[in-house]
Amino acid sequence: MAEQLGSLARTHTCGALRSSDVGASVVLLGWVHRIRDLGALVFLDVRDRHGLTQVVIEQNDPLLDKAKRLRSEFVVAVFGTVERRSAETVNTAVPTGEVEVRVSDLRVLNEARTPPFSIAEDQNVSEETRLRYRYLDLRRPTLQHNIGLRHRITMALRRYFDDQGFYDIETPILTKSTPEGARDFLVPSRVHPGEFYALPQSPQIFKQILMIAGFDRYVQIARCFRDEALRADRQLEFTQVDLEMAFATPSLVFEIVEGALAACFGEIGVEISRPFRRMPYAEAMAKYGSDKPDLRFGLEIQDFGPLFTDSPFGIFREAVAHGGTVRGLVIPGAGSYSRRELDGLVEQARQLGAAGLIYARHTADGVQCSVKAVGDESTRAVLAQSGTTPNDLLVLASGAPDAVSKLLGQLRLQVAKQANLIPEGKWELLWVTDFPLFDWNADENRWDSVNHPFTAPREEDLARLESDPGSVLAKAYDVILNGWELGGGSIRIHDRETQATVFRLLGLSDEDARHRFGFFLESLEYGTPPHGGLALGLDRICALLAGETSIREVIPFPKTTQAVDLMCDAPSTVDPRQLRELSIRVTP
RNA sequence: GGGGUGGUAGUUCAGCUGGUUAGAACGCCGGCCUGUCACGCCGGAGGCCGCGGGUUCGAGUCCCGUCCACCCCGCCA
Repeated sequence: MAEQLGSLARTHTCGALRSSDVGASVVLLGWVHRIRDLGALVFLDVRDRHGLTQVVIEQNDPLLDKAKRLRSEFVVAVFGTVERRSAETVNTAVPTGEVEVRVSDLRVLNEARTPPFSIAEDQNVSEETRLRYRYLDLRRPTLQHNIGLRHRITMALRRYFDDQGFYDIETPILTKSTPEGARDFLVPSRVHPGEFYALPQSPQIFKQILMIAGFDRYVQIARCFRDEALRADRQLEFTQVDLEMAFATPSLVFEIVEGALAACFGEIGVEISRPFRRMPYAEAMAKYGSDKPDLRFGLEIQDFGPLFTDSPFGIFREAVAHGGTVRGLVIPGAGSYSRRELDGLVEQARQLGAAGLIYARHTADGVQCSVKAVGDESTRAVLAQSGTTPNDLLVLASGAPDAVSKLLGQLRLQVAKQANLIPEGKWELLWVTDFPLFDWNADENRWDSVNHPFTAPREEDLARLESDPGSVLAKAYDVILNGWELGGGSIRIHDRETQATVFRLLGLSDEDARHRFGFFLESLEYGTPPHGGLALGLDRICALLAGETSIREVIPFPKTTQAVDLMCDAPSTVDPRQLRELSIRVTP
């Protein structure tokens, strides 16, 4: 039977008591972490989020029987006196280990069922069970730490942006659907049958309008919603640190964002060097086969096209002759791979979509290439140019430059992981810049925005906007940490004319544009300052700084890869009356 | 939508080429124990082997389907 808390207040948290508190009368409130019942003597560890304190109940104490009936995770109030532990019984593993509390009263504020997994023991539990009992998982040290870190990072960001003169401004959660980009989450309107709000994929248009409205510097820790497949680094709803500045240049955005990230790193005691490295998109794609290269390790992709213009090996020769190329990377330490390991590597490349993977290496009596037709001379040349030592293995693939690099880029990541080539505790930050503005969409016979339709072209490329859109680069930039995209942004189009041209290239008629963004286009005509900004993925920042590989570990209540909340069982069916009220009928 | 890994006690796992009564550790329950701190010792309970079908004299094990969790591709302006 639970006893009452009444007006009882704790005097100390369970992590607070030190030898300087010896003699004090204290009240501790917390959970029973562990009980050590020695028969005539019971030790009780009482826990809260601040720590653990040992409580002693000795023989002859009328509370002994009560203490023996305690179980894990009961909620208790402990009254007692702080005593110094004898030298032999000090526990150096916990900060409160020099003292213990001799009990004078003990109240059970609540009992607890035996939890499905232990809070006190640091054991692996399947994610399914953890998510089902998230309130228990959250009690465990890892999530207690991660959620605490997330709080500190959030607060550091708020302090930083306040110091930099940013206003924190909220934007609507119920807003207008814009068919570009990710799938929208729709919210039916009861008042307007058949009409829907959309949840924001990002506050993009609102923050631009805030610049037009004269708010200079805006920041928001904004929840965003995208109805797309989930991944370790993607949830249906996620949090952006969304910012925008009037009169912004790319270098101003870089400076502000680098400062913000430095503030985040400060919370884990790491000083990062600034300015960050910068790399054009084209170089990232060519050397790493990715627009978010992981620079913690080498294994850069190299181009060997010119070596194979006259190759006796038809596949390479033809590739180079038809606008393709031959690229490869050196895998350190793989020179001694067995036939089985080599076959495994080739199979791995096939799984990634490669037509084939060719390898070459030095041998005791010369050189070896998996395709004889390449010839010893070419093999020697390519091994020499690539810097392959007798220890290493060179792998090669041919095809369209971007496709080859993308393939090798994925192989690069897999190989690095398998061969343990990724150093721990390294932080490689960089800016990827100069993205193309458009992508050709062959299916729809039009251009697509690489970023979003409000991204400004580089000034030097403006003249080619209509004549050669594919060659136009954007004032867009992503910030990358250890191969994760932490954020992205751009300088925006601020004149009506350029915006209209871009919409036209995207295949949007004036009427379409007016229907979707009419209010926004109109706002551009009322004195829009040049502006730009960026959004950082807060979940990703927290995950990386917490040393986690999934953002679920820094989100209190995440969803599974099937988009289900296992704790509250959402989504779920609703009462038919609710649907009727919304004029919605569900078809089977 | 596609590919991969996994699903056996409350939890984490083992269970070989199909063959007695499906095991271990931790947890849980009971007992003993005055300085433990992952307390120790003794004893005990606990299983729809994810679910459905099939092959077989016999299925945790093989086959097909399906559900769930995780990873990747597609998707994520």
